[in-house]
Amino acid sequence: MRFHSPAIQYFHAVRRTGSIRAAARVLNVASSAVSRQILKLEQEVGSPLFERNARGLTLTTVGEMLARHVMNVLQDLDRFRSDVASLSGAWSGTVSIACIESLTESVLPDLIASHRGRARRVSFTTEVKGSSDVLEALSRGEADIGIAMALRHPPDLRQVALKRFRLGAVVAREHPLARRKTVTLEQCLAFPVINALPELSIYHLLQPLIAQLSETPEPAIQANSIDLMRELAARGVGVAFQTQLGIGRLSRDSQLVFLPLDNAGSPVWSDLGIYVRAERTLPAYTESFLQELVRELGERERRENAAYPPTS
Amino acid sequence: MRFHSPAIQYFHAVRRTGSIRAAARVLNVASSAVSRQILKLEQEVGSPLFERNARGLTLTTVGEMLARHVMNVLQDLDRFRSDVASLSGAWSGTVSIACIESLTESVLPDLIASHRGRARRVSFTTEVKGSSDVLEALSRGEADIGIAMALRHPPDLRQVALKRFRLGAVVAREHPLARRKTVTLEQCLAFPVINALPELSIYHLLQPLIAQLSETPEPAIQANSIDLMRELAARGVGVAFQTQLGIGRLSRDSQLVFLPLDNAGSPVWSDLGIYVRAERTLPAYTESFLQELVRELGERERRENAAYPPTS
DNA sequence: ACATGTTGCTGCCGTTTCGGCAACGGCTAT
DNA sequence: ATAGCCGTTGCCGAAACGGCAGCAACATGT
Repeated sequence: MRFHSPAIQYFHAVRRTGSIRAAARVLNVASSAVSRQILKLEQEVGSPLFERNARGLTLTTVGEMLARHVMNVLQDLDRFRSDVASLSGAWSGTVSIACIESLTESVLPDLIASHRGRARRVSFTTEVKGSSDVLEALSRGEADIGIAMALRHPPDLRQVALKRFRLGAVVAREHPLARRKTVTLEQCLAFPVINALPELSIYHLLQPLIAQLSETPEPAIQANSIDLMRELAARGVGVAFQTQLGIGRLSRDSQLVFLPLDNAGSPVWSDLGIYVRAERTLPAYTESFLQELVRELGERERRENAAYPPTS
Repeated sequence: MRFHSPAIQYFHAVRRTGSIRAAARVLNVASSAVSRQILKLEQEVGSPLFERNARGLTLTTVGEMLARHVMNVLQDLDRFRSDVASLSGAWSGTVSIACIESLTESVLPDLIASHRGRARRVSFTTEVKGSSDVLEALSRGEADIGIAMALRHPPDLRQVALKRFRLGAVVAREHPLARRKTVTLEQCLAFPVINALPELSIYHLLQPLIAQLSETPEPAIQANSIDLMRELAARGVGVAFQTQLGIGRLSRDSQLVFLPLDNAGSPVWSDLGIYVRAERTLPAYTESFLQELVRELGERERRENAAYPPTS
């Protein structure tokens, strides 16, 4: 099913690989063929699409515009294909997800497993990144669905849903704080804490609050892995901070305790956004998974709110 | 600038004309070329795209899916072109509008004239239709912007704005009703009225209200042209019904009077919707005009509300 | 400074695709 | 029955495409 001129596909490959010869390798064609198609495109557009650096190609402004068009075309082609396929009964395709680490512990694996149980022919690609990288990958068309902290998102993305979860302290069961219902930041800072590095968005949530306190915090551990921080906390090394999403199962059958943070009487919210490219209709199988994702996160938000009512 | 496979464009032309030979004439190519491209497409998709009736071709279900994809591609190509053009300063392109008749008297001509004064290279195509035909033309990609009565719109359209205007009676200055501030439907029906035919949406607005009244209305004139109805009213033939949008200028310097309808103490609203295709980013020049259109209609809605406050 | 590897680009040439012409069978309306 | 329009199909020249080998320009490593 190849109704689009090869120039489109070649351009797309060159943009992704950043090199004509590399694109040619991916496409299984001679590099000369790719080079010529790009030159032809540039002639028809009337303006160069790439800047030729000594080491590969970079998009020009016009090139970026064309890249957007090509992405729209190819993604809509995917959707068309899936529409035709679903007409003859069988769903098949790949859902590509970019998300932050908090989802990997239970939300995403649960959802994917349950979805695959019902739709065997749908496969998944997931990539864990930082929040801004998630949005960037989405913009570049490298993923279909993005889950990230709700920062300001670029205009070519659409925020499908926004769910807020309470940020909390995570400590081992034997920790002195573990008996409490909620904790304040000050109480936590009296103990060794496991801090997020600036590449994690938790850092940007907590840093302003910590800065307000005049205390000098205990000597702390810093890390950039939610997983690592959680495991450290479980071993009693200190107090970690994250949303309950990241410790769904572990908090039940093991030694972790989640304590919602209380900042001057009000909770500390961590806003999670679900994003897709704005100029695009998703294939049916992707749309279906997306809706399950939104439903599931909404459910967790609701459950959590019931467990830790904000007005406590 | 033709980077898409000819099959795409041929398919598009065949869909619009409903015939391979007619498409070939439009495209200035031999009909055999068109036929072959369609056959090739069908082979690649793996399923027929058209039903060959004795008199031309009709889309199959798969064909309609491909049609949607092709429309998305071609329209996004337009947008890309306009983006590139606007980069070198000069806007140029064609804004295609489908709207109902009420707009033709002053709103649309005013807007187009003023817009052309600022952007000479932008040309316009406008087609006047009934409300449901407007939405249909929009769905089929035959127009960029649609203005129609706000009915239920199909999911592939997006309602950009919704403005409500008061339905009113339009009478000649010498008409007995002309001295009033507002009128009720009953008062109007005491005189000869000029009714809309069912093809106009005004009919569907008024008919339920008229049916509630037990009176037998005066022998009436029926017409399907807003313009004709207005001119008839100006000649004192009877009472016409429409929104004030249709008589903007005429009510000022001529013999027409607009009287907001009062139905059991509350106004009768006529909802005007502005629509675009949902899966699409508009070219810059179209987007610009669209925003002016929304602003202008909002302005008229505001002005009218000030002139005839709903609570009177 | 030199060799080496990589980059994009360009003649040359065989292959594939495309489009125009003419003709065919099927169908409708007169 | 006849004329007209429909979509399709051989045939053939023209245009586009892709592969191969070689080019100059540049970066890197010794």
